[in-house]
Amino acid sequence: MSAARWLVKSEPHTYSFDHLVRDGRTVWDGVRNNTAALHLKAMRQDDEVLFYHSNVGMAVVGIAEVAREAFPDPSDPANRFVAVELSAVRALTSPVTLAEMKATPALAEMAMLRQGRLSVSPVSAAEWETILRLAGG
DNA sequence: GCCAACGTTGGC
DNA sequence: GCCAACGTTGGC
Repeated sequence: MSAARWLVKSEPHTYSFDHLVRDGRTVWDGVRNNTAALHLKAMRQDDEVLFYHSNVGMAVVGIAEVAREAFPDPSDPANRFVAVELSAVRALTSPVTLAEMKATPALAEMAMLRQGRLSVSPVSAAEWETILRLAGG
């Protein structure tokens, strides 16, 4: 069974992909949306994750992977939400911008495009390949 | 800075 | 259980 694929958003001011590369690995906490939390819970070890910079950059900039499956979010006092750990895999050769993604028919059904505010979303195998192709491999 | 799209909260 | 008010995210 092959690994699943996801996309996570982060504002580069808050936590950039470069920061993840420096850290090697990080706790992905602070998600406070039920739909996003469901996706976090569905993540499995070694699933692949696109790392998207929201607001500034507005592009997929790198690839990460799931280093630890869902556990109670240490930043949530109510203990309702979960976190995962992500580790850096590599930066994309060239970032894939939101504008490019919107202009690509093969990505029209992508969860992150259909529901803009969702901070953790699934990516199909075909969408993954399309984005990597746009990134220059 | 504005606003659309969602989620959540709380009064009833 | 409905819905108005409010808060947040994130593109523009």
